[in-house]
Amino acid sequence: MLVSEIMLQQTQVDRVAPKYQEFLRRYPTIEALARAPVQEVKRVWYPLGYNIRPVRLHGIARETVERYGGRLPDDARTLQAMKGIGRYTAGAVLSFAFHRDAPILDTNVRRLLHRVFVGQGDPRSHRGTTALWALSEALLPRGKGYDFNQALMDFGALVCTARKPLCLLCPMRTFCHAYPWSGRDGSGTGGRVKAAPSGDRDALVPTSGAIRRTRRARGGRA
DNA sequence: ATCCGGTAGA
DNA sequence: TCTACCGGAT
Repeated sequence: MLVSEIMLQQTQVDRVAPKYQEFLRRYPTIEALARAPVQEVKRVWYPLGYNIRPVRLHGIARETVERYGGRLPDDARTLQAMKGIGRYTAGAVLSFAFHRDAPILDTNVRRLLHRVFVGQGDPRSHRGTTALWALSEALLPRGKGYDFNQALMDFGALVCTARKPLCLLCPMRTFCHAYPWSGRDGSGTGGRVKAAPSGDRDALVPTSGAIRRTRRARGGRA
């Protein structure tokens, strides 16, 4: 039941992983989750934050059982109509649970695409968001939504990190619009991203930083 | 003490 | 377009 995974995507994996296990052990099926008391679900959820999420997740489980025969809808509109599922989560469900070619855009992917293909401006402005969603969709190789999106997220989490991106390990270094020596921002800031009002500047050079968090919690199954 | 983040609702 | 939500990491 990828529903759990869905909801755990705005919290760091390190923190989610153990709870994810516990959650699936306790609610092996969407039916099990649906018939559980919402209060209990909230308790099991703790101490992951945003405690409206378990309530919504429970609601999604119930709706799925009642209206869709216990099978999560594989349609973006239907998915997004459910409280707790936004555009990103819908895309994640479609690509990761149903292996469909649906675009995703979370902060990791947003940062990655913005750096490589844009390099300036605020990735979180309305314009930026629109453009980056379009990019995410345009780049998606047909038939490879699952792998491509997975790679996008892993790369953003492991290499193109927010604080100290490992540019020296990055194969896109030579044409990345945010890479200082790519000759695109000409600012010669010596190792710093040109402008990033959103605050994702900081050293661009690898600093033996730890490679920790990824979001590998998926095992697949709908 | 500050920053970070999908979604919903205002 | 902006904010509340909730904990952990920095």
